[in-house]
Amino acid sequence: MADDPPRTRIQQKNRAAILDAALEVFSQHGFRGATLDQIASASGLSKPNVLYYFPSKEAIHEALVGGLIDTWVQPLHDLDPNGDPVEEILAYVGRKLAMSREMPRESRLFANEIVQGAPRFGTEITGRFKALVDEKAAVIRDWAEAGRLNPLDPYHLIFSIWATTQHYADFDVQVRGILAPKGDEHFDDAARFLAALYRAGLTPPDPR
Amino acid sequence: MADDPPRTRIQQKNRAAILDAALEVFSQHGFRGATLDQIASASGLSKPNVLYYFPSKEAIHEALVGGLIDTWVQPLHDLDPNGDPVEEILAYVGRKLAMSREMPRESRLFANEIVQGAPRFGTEITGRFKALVDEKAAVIRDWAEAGRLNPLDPYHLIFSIWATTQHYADFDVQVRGILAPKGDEHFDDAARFLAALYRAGLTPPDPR
DNA sequence: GTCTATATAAGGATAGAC
DNA sequence: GTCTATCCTTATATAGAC
Repeated sequence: MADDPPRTRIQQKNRAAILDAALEVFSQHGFRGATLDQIASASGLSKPNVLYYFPSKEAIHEALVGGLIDTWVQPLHDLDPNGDPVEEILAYVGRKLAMSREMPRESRLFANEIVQGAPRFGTEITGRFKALVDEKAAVIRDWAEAGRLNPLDPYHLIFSIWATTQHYADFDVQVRGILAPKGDEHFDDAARFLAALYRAGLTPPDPR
Repeated sequence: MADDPPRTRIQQKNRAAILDAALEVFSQHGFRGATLDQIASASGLSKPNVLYYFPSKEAIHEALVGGLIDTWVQPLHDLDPNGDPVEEILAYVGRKLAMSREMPRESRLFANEIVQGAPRFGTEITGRFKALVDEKAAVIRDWAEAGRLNPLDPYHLIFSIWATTQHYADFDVQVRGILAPKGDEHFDDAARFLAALYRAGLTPPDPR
């Protein structure tokens, strides 16, 4: 997974340019829809030159996904079992929504892959990904059992948070087609909405 | 939009077989990733024979999308302004989740298209689609202003319902990778979770 | 390291026999 | 209506000069 880093500055710069261009192209067109021509022209290099840095189109895609997956699960990783349950989950929602705002291309890269059955994800989902979700779901379950959280299925809670937050990146054209925002203001409205929805859903019933 | 229906039984049968095969292939691989070879072999016809019924790959895709879009928005269309606000919205959530369970290929067909920027959707989104959403958002806003619903942004409420329900179709491999259900039982858990979340979020604060 | 030229394969679409 | 054979474009990847 961790290749030897390239030696010269030029190599680093070109590799980075290729990966940035590839993120743009793969996230917009999917793996199959993306062409090396598009990646080459977006990176400012010639097509054979791109293939000098990466052996194949698939290798570029792998390098992208491999480099991003850790970033992608970081918000869930940061869910603190020692924090206040409702506030911790609301903060998680906030981090995920911020990622949709700041890294929409990465979100669509993953979405493209998963919608199409994750043919290039190998054991990532059932491996460390599932392990992290299981761990955090157990934390949420314990919170609920201690009466500090309205008892909700922790797995479906996590799914709903992924769905609602990633929606603003993955279905961006639909959201913008309906709201017609000038810039990113609608993310602030989304943040308020999601905070209100999840606060109401998560706050445990008052035992009095 | 409404082509003349084919005349003979054989034509109807073959057209239907092609559209069903195309739904399977387009939803799994996206427009670009799908090939006429795959569609032909899945429909049991030869490639030229497929092109006898439809003039091009794009025409097959158009016929599919055009035929499905009305079905797709029906659940929102059925939201009744004269019903009980909370129950109406919960019923809408239920209808959308049922569609993800029963029509996952259709959901992924749309998801593929929208994630990639809806290049073949034309004015559907900003046209009648947006008009319907605007209409129903106004209904929800009125309910909230009458104090019959916890005041939440109606647009983001609708987005969240789309996101949470379609997630079970669009991200099916991820959901199954984490839950490892034998069949569709997890949809019942999802239904219970979403009902609880939205009931808590939508019920207006008791004015006493 | 980067380019031009090209090999090779896949895929959309058509021609024409039956 | 359906098939075989084929055209032609696009796209991945490589060869080899510079």
